[in-house]
Amino acid sequence: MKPISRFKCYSIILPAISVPLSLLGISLKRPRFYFVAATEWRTGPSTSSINYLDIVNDFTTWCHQRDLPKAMKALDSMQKHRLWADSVTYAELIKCCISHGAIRQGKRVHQHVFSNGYEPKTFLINTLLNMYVKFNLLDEAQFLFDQMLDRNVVSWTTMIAAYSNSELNYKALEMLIMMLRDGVRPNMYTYSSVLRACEGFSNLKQLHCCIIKVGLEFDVFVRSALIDIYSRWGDLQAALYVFNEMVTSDLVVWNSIIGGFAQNSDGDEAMNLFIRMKRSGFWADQSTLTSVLRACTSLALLELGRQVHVHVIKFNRDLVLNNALLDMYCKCGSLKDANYTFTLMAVKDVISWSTMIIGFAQNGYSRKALDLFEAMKSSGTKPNYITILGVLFACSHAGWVKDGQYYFESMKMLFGIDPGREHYGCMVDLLGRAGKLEEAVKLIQQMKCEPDAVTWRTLLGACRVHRNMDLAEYAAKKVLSLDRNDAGTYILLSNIYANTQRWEDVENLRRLMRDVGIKKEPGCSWIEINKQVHAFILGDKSHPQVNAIYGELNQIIWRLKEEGYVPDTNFVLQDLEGEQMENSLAYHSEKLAIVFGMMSLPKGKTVRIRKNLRICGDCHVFAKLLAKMENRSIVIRDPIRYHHFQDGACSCGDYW
DNA sequence: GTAGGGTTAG
Repeated sequence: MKPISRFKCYSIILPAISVPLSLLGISLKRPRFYFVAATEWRTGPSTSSINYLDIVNDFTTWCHQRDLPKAMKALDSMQKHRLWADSVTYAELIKCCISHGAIRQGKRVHQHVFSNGYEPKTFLINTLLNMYVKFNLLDEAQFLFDQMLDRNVVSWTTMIAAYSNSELNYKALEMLIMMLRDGVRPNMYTYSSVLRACEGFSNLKQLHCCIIKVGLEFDVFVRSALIDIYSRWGDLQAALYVFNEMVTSDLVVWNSIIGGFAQNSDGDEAMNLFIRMKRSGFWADQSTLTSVLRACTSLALLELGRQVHVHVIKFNRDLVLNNALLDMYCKCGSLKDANYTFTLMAVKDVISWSTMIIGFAQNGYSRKALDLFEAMKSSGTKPNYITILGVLFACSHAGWVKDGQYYFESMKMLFGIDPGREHYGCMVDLLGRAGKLEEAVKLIQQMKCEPDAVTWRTLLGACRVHRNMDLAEYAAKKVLSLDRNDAGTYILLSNIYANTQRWEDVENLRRLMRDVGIKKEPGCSWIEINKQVHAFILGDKSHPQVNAIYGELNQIIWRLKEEGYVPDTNFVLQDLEGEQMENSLAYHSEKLAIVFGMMSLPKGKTVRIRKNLRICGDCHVFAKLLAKMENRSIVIRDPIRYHHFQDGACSCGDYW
């Protein structure tokens, strides 16, 4: 766009120019006259060589062309000669400052539009408010807001959205109340912004009622915000209700509901909704695909994830989507694909690096995880809280005590990150696994934050491995004092008592379990065959091929026993004896799933299992020997980490 | 004319 000619300039800027009210003594409501007055006043009867029209014309042109350096230079001239342009021109300049991240220049515009007693319109002050919000200068925004004489719904909504997005929820809700007291009615913009600031169901329901009362529930922005907040609070039924009420829909509302289920670990429903969305004629965008990948990740659906990958290529430059893809491959145990994706990513952020480091660590490749951490530092990307957790996890799962201690002790100094509860947890795990139980207890005592049930459960796990029953009893009691519903800990404590013939304690504990209503989560394993998911639980007989699976499993156990397999009954957490004990091990869900996988997948194809509980020692031995006997890779993902079984060995090095 | 919704790592 060329600078506009002086002639055209006249016709364009005529209605827009204004000069200070105090200087003209004319009402600001009729700007058309100011220009004439200003020009006459500026040029005056004398023979001034300054052409004020050119100055304003110049400024207006550069603002509308979004040429920041030239516009700022022109602004200096405007200021010097006490000239003002129209509000839209300033708004353009402010937008330009926002897009360039030009804080200093933005403040300069602010100063100019308020100089010499000039009172900008509410519209223009709102634009300045938005600028401070976009620069994350909320104090400046609030200061300007407080000075406003005439605040409209946009002014209030800008501030509410600012606090809501900064998770200053209390401030956002407080502003809403002040807005109502001021007699300004919230609109769909206000509600869609303030919903995420809800601090609980009670104020969420109140806001929802207000929205229905004023008839704003049909706005798609409000609807997607409602779905999102109900999902965040874990009320997926309410989210689905709001979703199903939808008459016209748009893609974001679909994304909200799919994302809601994907984030709440209900991958099944997320996938169902995705299929419904496609049948309704919508095309997935990067946000949809990110949520779908998350669902694949939680369900460990590698084959489906690969299909989604085909669609991801269309949005190849989307960092968030690429990170989700990377995580999917890591969590599905396909490190080769993950590494390939990671290498191809043109832009990587701290989440990309952390995902890959954690992926290596969880899959048993601790050396690679630490090498990648070094590469990350060389690349100039700063590690954060979660990256360090991944590094400590790599050390603890490899038994590298010294490395772990080095990273833990130097994290504050090297990376400026204070160790949090989870970092202490990793260190308790590291020391505990390595048999340094006393040191682990000492570390818990030194924690700057209060240890929680997870911390004590970590110590309990180490006590069990190293058979320190006294400390195990102490740790178990600590766990139950913080989480009285932890079924696993009750059973473990009961076993400790049983092993030491403390039958009275066993009975008391079981009575307590009955009173509290403890139910042990049944072990469940899943396997994906031809994009169909098959689920198995202990002793499960519901599968259509049940007889063939049990027959094959019995045969395999018999053949493995000939090779020297001895079932390890130390891991049975039930009150069983002898053969019964062995049988309860024989039909663990992962064994059923592995055998079904071997029966269903082509020869040589990796058997991939996902399970909800940690793998037991017996199933671990079983999988190692079976992988060797059948010359087949088996990958099992438990809630904490992965086991890649090949040639009679596991990637965890039997250390989990 | 200025303000609003959905997506990634522990």
